Parts: sequence; structure tokens; C-alpha cells
Amino acid sequence: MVRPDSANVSERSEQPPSLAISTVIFALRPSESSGRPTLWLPLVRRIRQPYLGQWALPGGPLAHSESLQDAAARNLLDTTGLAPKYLEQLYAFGGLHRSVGHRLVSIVYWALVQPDEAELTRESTNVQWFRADRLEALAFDHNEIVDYALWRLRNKMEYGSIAYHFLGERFTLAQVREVYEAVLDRQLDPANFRRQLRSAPHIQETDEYLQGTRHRPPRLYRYTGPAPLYGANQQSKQPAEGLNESELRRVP
Amino acid sequence: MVRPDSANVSERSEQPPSLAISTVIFALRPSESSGRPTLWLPLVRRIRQPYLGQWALPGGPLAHSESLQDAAARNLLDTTGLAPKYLEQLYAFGGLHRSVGHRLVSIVYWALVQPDEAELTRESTNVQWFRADRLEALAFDHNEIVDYALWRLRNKMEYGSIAYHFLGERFTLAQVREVYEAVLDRQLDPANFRRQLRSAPHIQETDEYLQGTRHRPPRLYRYTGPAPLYGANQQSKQPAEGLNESELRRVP
DNA sequence: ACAAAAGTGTTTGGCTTACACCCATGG
DNA sequence: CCATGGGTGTAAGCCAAACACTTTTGT
Repeated sequence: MVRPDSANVSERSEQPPSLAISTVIFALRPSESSGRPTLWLPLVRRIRQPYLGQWALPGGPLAHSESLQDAAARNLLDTTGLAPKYLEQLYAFGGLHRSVGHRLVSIVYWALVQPDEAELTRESTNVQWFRADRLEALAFDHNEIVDYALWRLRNKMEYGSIAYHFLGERFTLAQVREVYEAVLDRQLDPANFRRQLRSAPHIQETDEYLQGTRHRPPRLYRYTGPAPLYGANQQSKQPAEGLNESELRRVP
Repeated sequence: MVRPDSANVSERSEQPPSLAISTVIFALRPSESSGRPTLWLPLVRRIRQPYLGQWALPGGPLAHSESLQDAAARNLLDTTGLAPKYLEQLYAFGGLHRSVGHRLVSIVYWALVQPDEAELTRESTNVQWFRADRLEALAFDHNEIVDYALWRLRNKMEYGSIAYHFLGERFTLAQVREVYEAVLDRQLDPANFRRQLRSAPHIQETDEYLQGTRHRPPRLYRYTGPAPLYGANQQSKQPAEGLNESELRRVP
């Protein structure tokens, strides 16, 4: 079983690195304190070694009959009950000491879910939502992974049409602004923001207005662009990192 | 060996997917026809099945003692003799039918090398440079991978400080412009381009001038920014996809 | 009537673009 | 002294930031 050129290495460390798929899922939920929307993500408690009892990103091994993205989606459904419409590859993490006792390579995806979808999470003692900016120490290198996903989310928010995936089918322009403000953590000028959105592609105005506010009823809009999950290519050619087409220039 | 829930599946397809690291390497070399710089990349001929005899990206399995990036760098050195200063993760490819006879997941890196480095390639009947825009049918899904790497390169060129990695330690601003023109495949205004570069960060003018031209000697500059290879984090937080900081705004 | 947010208009400054022009060298 | 590309100047035009102002609802 041990190959000749490595007879002096223990058999365990000769086994190929194991490959897992994990996902960082973001949703906006009202803050307990201020009530304003903030970023949350669901975590799963480890029920085996290593890191038994600690919180971790949902994930699992790659089944041989699934593509990477299918594996991410299925695993999410199995562990949390979520089925995000936005799902995209984030990065492959393969450091030598990410786990203890074995070599682990994780291909990590990231996802966005709408608030009503998020409510359907099968929460339990082992599955819970946490505020993204107040995480305890997670299993493996998952804190670093979340940080990277947050960086990517903010980056992509600045020049991609991504904010709509946090919202339902119809939304007001002010709701889109609140998404930007929550993710980027700064105030934006309502007047200029609205102008930019109206001139952005894939934003369609409807004939409907949101009723029940204690002021002038805002018009509802619809997003007509594609969700990356069903895109033709696995690698949605939209830069985060890279780099994506500048559909929306800069956010005020 | 075969688990109960998959007794009807052949044993071979039960083996875990194999994991490989490959790299797309870009360099600028003078075109045979026009002499102007164009994009080239080195390929390696397959010496075993599958795809025996076809050209493929340099790559190989992941050794258990190497990080992903180290594996990419070492493999590059082994197969081509190249040691790029710029090396960054591109994407993880894991489609079901990328290879024949087994399930293969490839974590792909991309690299940039300077012309003088490129000359040191150990070329042979099994290692050769090809023009990036005139590739034959490659092994596996490597044509798609090269296309994606090209897209990422162009994308990142537009708002990242990446062009310098195609050049030596000192260079003229016109040489930088030629890099942009070669990669983006369009002409740029020399006057405006030079102004943008001079106001860009990490561009330091030297006291030296390039001699031997048949016109006014251009000043030489130096790039003082970091090369991602030695960056602290594996994932260089520069968007390509992401998303990246806009160090250089837009190219004229 | 008033508060509050939706929605419109207008000014300003910065930055890109286009292009005219001068500079320094080799032949 | 001419050709060639290096390098500078500058006006036009576009776009985003700032902010004043009008509109439409609920209470």
C-alpha cells in the first residue's frame, strides 16, 4: 500500500488529502438592538472530531456523482434546509494545518438568501444564525474563510448587481439602498442612489406601490437579470475578484 | 468496501475524486508576424492516458506536504523550469466529465512571467510555448480553463496593478502601455495613459533613461508594489473577481 | 397641518478624452 | 534637418456628490 518512494513516511500521512465542500451563506435580518438590517449567517455545530462541539460552516465531503456546485447546494439543503438562488464559488482553501489529524482541502462556495427563505431554516441546537460581525471562534480556519467571504461580498456589492439577491421579487429602491448600507456599513445619499439604480440595467419598474407606510407610498421594482446559480458556466464571469463587468459603476 | 447505499455502483466510481493542481502561465513574446508583443503560454504534452499525446496545462497531483500554492509552484518548476513571481489561484474545476475513466477535480492557478524568465523554459518536444489566441484542442477541459484565465487576466488588467509583472525590474511607461495594448487588444492614447500611470501608486521614477532608441530616450520606472506570491494570505484580496481595490481606475 | 420619506432639479468639481504642441535623440 | 516617439498643455464633456426643493401619503 505504501509506495516505494515514501516508505519512510507513516501510512496515514500518505493518504491523499480529503476534499470537502463548504458554504458561507449570508442573509440580512433585523438587528436585535437597532432593528436595522444587518448581515447574518447560519452555522452548524460539529458532532464529531475534530473540533467537536464548535460551530462550523455547513459542508461535507464531495460525492462522486455531483458537480462541485451541486454538492454545495445539496449539502446546504441537507444540513440547514436552505436552497439559495445565488450560489457561487469563493475559493479553495488547502493550507497544511487547517485541520488536525488529517490533510483537508475545502472548496468553499458562498450564497445569498432572501429574508423569507432564511426564515425557513431548520434551526435547532445544532443549526443557528449568527451575526456576521460578532462570531466566536469557529472550527478549522472558518473565521478566516468568513472574513474572506465578507470581503468578497463587499467588493462585489460595489460593482456588481448582487444586492437584489438579498431581497424578494419586488422591492423599493430604498430597500436596495438599505442593503448597500448594511453591507458596506455607511450611509448613502438617497437621491443620487435612486438615480444610479434607475439608470442601471435589469431594474424594471412595476405599476405597483408599497402601501402601509406612514408616508408617500414608494414604487415597487423588479430585478430582471440572471441569478448566477443557473448560469451556463460554473464560473460566473463576474469579478469579484476579479473582476466583474461594471454593471453598476460606483455606489455613492 | 462498497457502502450499502451504493451497492449498485461499480467499485471504481466509489473511489474519491482525485485532486490535481494545474497552472495557466502567461508571458508576452513578440509575435512571429508583426513582432508586436502578444500573449503566449507554455503547454506540456501528455505522456500517459487519458489524452495521451495531446497538449495540456502543466500540473500534477497534490502532495500531502505542500500547500496548494506550493504545489503549483513546484510542479511548474519540475515540468517547465519556470518560477513565476506572480502566482494566484484561479478557480476550482470539478465537472463530472472533465476526464475520462475517473472523477477529477483540478484547482487551477494562474501565473505571469517576465520575458527573460520565459526564455529559461526547458523547451523540448514535450514542452512548448503557444500563442494564447491560437490554441488547438487541448486535453481535458483545458481550453475552457485557458479562456477563463484570459478573461480574468483582461479583467484584472483593467483595475489592478498587474501589468508590471510582465516586465522586468525597470521599464518605460511605453512598455507598460504595450502590455495593456497586447492584453486588451486595443490602442491606447499614449499621453493620457502616461498621466494615469504617473498618478498611480507604486510607480517610482528612476534617474535612468533607456538608451539606444532612435528618438528621445524615455525615462525608466520601477514598480514598488507587492507581488501576490509572497503575500501574507493565500487569497490575495484583489478582486478580480472580486473583486479588487481600484488602484488604477480605468485604462483610456 | 405636520412629519417623514419619495422623488426631482440644479450646481459644482473632478476626472476622462481628444488632440495640439514642444522636446530630445539617431540617422 | 527630418523622422520618431517621449513628454506636456489644455479645452470639452461627462458623471457623480451635495443639497435645495417639491410631492404624496399617514396621523
